[in-house]
Amino acid sequence: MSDVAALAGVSKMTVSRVLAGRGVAPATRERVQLAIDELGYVADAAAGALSSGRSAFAAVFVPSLASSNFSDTVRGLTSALEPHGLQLLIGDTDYDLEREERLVRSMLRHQPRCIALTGAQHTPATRELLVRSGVPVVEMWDLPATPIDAAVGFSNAKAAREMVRYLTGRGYRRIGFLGGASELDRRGMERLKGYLQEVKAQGMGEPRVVRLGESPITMSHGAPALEALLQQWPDTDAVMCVSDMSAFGAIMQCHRRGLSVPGDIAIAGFGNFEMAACCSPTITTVSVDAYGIGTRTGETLLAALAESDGAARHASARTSTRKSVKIDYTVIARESA
Amino acid sequence: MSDVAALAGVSKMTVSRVLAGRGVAPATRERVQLAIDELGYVADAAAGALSSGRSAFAAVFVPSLASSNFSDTVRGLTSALEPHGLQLLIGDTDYDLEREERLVRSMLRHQPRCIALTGAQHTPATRELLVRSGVPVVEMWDLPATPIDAAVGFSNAKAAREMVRYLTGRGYRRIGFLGGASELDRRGMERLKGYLQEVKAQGMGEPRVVRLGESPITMSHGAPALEALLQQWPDTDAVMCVSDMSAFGAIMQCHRRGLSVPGDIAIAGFGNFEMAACCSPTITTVSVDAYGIGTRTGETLLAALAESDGAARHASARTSTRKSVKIDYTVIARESA
DNA sequence: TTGAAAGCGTTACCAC
DNA sequence: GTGGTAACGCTTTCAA
Repeated sequence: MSDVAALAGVSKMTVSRVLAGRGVAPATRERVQLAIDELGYVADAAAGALSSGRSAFAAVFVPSLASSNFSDTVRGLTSALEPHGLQLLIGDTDYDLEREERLVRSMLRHQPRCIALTGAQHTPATRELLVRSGVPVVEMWDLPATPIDAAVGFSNAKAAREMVRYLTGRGYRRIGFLGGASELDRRGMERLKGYLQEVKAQGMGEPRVVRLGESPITMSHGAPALEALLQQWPDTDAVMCVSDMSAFGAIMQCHRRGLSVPGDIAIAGFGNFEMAACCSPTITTVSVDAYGIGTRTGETLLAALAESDGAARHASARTSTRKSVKIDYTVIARESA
Repeated sequence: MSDVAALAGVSKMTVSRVLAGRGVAPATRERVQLAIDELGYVADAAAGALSSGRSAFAAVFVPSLASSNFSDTVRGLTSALEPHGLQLLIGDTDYDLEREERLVRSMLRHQPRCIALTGAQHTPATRELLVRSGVPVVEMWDLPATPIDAAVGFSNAKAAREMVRYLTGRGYRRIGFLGGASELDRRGMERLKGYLQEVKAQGMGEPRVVRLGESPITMSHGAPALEALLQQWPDTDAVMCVSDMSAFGAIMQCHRRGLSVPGDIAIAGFGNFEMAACCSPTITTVSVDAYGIGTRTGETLLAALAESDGAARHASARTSTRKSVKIDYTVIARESA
């Protein structure tokens, strides 16, 4: 920066102002810009962060980057935050709360301006770290009973109940559920809960649940899960899957067995992945705007940042937003159920 | 840090050493650790980076986080770099070289220790920025004629030729190609090039190419692309798709039309996505180890870092690795072709 | 094994 | 509109 200042015949402060886009005389600004280009100068973000006391980072934690659900959410977040000069620090927790805690701990070293994480469940230490960090926090993809700060999501249980009601509305009464075996996928567990609640509420008798494979259940688990279901309850007339992935696997297995979908058995998914609209038959599913969860989360965080800036200026106390943004979902009726 | 030092009755330097895991007497170390825990102290990475002159960031640029190909590569990179304390800064270029340039420019402000990017094509300014940055650079997913520094990838054209040879080996002679319409997906263009080369080499007559939809072609373009192909060349006996995504769309369209795959028409994909093994029929494809590209890239970068550390210690000149790592691929014969 | 001082490259703050 | 100075919170370096 000194070099640039010298070449332009100004002080470092003026260079700093040019870079920040503050009030500088047009002529001066141009000279400085020329010097910057000539030297190929790139300002050091670390120095800026240290000096100003504010980084340009936002941290986000997702269970998996491999799921299009969460990569869409990350893209949405990026689209909301990048225009404000925030660089995303992405942590892939691999559905592991301990790993989430380690990642949060290491991310906090970078002093992120705000934090987004997935789900309502975290280790006590994670919660403590987040609260102590003093930055805006949004939990996504769920509506926690006791949010850390704000939340952007929906009730996975209610959404699942709606799908069961859709199926019963189409006349299906012997409805099975396919999901993952482990408890790690909290959203999946909520959907199972919703299924069980609705089956009970409608007096549909014994629930027909198959849980197979690590959570979240993958495409390839769909086939064996369907087999297990049909073996235990051969008269099943509809299957609700924890995600479109497993629904797809189940449908492909029906092809192999020569079962017609939905003629012999109806199959529904969850998430409205790209494949659901493309598969033959097209898959009936619950549509959730994953990208929108990202953008809404970004907006919520930006609002909290703006507010805390204002608060700082007015020397008032730190504001806690504690807002819950409810995300819409809809059952999309397609061919498979 | 001063607070921690005061509470532990030591100097800041000792606290710093404890955090860095350097030589500190066990008793002292324990006292300091206690103070850290008590105060919930989190070291500031920006200050550390500024002071030491080295950040803990690695930058990676991918065309899209939505593609499982690239998210797998990112996961592989993470697995290689995270254990070395490097935090990934991920840039989603959206297949846009101008956007890549902007992202590189803004990433460089964070002084990444090393950089990975996708493909061989970049704007001149991007190349210049990367070279001037002086940090190790790896280009992934391709083998550039003139790499910026090092490369980890394979020849998409050769891989495509191998698939054509596989198909002709199975007796197919009237082979079509489905791909995206735009030039942005360089890897896709290379695959098309390979197809054209092999069709010519084997004297198979007029190439049967359908290019449809933005690149990279999605699942939903597979169906209309197949229709267009069959309309123009009704006697086509095999279709090679630029990716498993479009192959899937094409296969589903065959289901709808009552065409048997591969009985009436064979269909092959590229990439060995999860769905390829799960679809009915299972999809013949070219398997590429996307995750491995990430880990190999990480290892290449780490080696370059270690070397440049050594070089610094020996006061020798900056080393340029200029290594090309060739990634294996194989045609996986499955049911669809 | 530990400590003191000097700086890293920027921005906040206050003069001019 | 511009410049000087003092931090920001660490690590490097050197000395004890």
